[in-house]
Amino acid sequence: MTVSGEPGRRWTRDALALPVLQVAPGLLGSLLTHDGVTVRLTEVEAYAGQEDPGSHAFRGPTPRTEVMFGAAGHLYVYLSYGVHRCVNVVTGEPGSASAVLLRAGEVVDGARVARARRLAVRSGVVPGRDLARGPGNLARALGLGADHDGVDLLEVGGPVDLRHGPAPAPGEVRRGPRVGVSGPGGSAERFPWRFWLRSEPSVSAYRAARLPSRATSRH
DNA sequence: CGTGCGATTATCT
DNA sequence: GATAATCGCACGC
Repeated sequence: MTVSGEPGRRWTRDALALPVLQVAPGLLGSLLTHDGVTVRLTEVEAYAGQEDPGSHAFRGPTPRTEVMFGAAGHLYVYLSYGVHRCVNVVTGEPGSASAVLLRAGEVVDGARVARARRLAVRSGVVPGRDLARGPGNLARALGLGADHDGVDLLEVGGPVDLRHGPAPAPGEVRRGPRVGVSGPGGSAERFPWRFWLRSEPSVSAYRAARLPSRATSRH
C-alpha cells in the first residue's frame, strides 16, 4: 500500500489509513475541492493522537475529538481561539486518533469565490497567494465550517473531494517544527511534524507558540 | 522587517 | 474560570 496515487484520482481510505507521518507529506500537492473552490495543498501538520501532547486527542476521547478516533478520511473541524475554523483529515487505523491539519494551499480554481469569502472578514483586496494561507484562511476560502465536522471525504457524491495531484519533486518537501503548538513539555521542537513545499508563496509564516502571559489579573 | 496584542467562544477541568 | 493547532493590525527599528 502506497501513499502516492495517480494525479486526478481520488484518495482511497486504505491510503489515508496508513501512519500519519507517512500520509501527511504525501498530501502535499493534492487537490481539495468544496463548493466552487479548489486548493492545492502546500503546507500540512501531523498530529498523532494519544501519543502526541500537541494533539487535541492526547487526553483521550471527548465529544469534540470523537471523529479522530474513527475511520480515516473524515474531516475534523474545530474552532480555534473562538474565531477561526481549522480543518483536519483523519488518518490511520480506527482508534489511532491521528489527523493532518491542513495549513495552507494555492487556490487553483475559484479564486473569485475564495476572494469574496475572505472579503467578508477582511477589508481590502486579498492577494492571490494569501487566499488560503494559514489554516483559518484555508477553511474560509474553501467555505468549510462547523457543519463539515465529520464529513466523509470518500463518500461518492459527497460535498468535499480530495484528489491526488502531480507528485512534488522529492527535494521540494521540507520539514520542521509545528506552528503555535504549546502543550506539555513544549511539543513543537520535540515533534517536527510540519511539512511544506519549498518556494511556495502560499506557505504560512512560522510563528512560535505565544508564551503564557504572566499578568493574569484583569478587572 | 520583526514583535506584540486583542478578538471571541466552544470545550474541558 | 482558563485555555487555545490563529489572524490582522499597530507600532518600533
